[in-house]
Amino acid sequence: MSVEASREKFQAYLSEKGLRVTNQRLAIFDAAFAQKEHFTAEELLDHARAIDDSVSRATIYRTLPIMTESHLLREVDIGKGEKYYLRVGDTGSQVAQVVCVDCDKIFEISAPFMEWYGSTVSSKLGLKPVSQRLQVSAQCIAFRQHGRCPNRARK
Amino acid sequence: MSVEASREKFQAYLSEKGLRVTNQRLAIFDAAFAQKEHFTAEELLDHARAIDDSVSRATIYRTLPIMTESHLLREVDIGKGEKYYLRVGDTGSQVAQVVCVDCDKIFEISAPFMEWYGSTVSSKLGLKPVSQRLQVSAQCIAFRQHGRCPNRARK
DNA sequence: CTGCCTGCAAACTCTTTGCACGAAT
DNA sequence: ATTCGTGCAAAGAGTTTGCAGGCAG
Repeated sequence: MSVEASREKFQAYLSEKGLRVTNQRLAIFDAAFAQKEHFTAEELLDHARAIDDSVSRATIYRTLPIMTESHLLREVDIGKGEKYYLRVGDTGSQVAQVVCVDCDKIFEISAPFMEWYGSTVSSKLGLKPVSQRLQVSAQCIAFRQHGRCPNRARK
Repeated sequence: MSVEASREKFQAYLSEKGLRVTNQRLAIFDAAFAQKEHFTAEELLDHARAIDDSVSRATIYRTLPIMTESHLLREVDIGKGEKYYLRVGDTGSQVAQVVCVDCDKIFEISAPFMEWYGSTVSSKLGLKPVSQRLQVSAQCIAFRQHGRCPNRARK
């Protein structure tokens, strides 16, 4: 889905839910969809402010759940304190993450079997699966060669 | 592995690392291994204090990483703010979690294929896998029937 | 106009840390 | 005797929330 189509979907979602289309929400959308890598709430705040400097941290935190619920963003929690977000692209919803143990860089890969696995395993327990996540911690090439990652500065 | 054997392993691990075997650490061990379900740091504090009332929150938080590193406990982060812990039993280390969306109850299941998957996927990216986690969110039976779980009180 | 949205700052939750005392080796 | 471990309380990080004013519908 193109950015334009997603933007329309966002506005439609807001309207459907009786939520208002504000400049701040649109600025946050634009900032989020300009990112090609995963980003944090704080990083999103910086980028959104570059578009509309009236955007506050509170509005970022209030808007992220809306964008997640409407499946425009995917929330990724790698257990490192803060959450990461990424626009839902053409990869679909069945993705696994490979996370570098040193720099926390997140690689996403399609993992279509996850859904099958969720169903299989849940039904054994008599539960109905809702979603699943698979994360692999790994050492990236640079880390193995030099003992640290180039983009470790992120931490 | 029996509780007694694990207790010895814990003491051996402490000695090897030049760490001291204190009453507090043993009380925390005993409290942790008396639990049959997943527990939080706060719950562990309560149980450990029932054994040795001098145990403090700080010591709980300092001891949990030691027990995790020594593979006596498994740390489970389901992205709900606090972390859960459970003694590593006979299930082995390749386990997936099924988490109820309502009460956050955690079911563990053996998932031997996870390791294979981690290797496959990581090597495609040129990374060396370290560990993997697979979590499935699901609705438990009670939730589907009554709209809420009996043990929801946990939250 | 009405009521949702907003920014601000304070509050919150979970976890970590500095310090001086206390206990294990 | 050393030196590490401990409890206490304060600090820290990320996120949430109450409030009074502002803007969308």
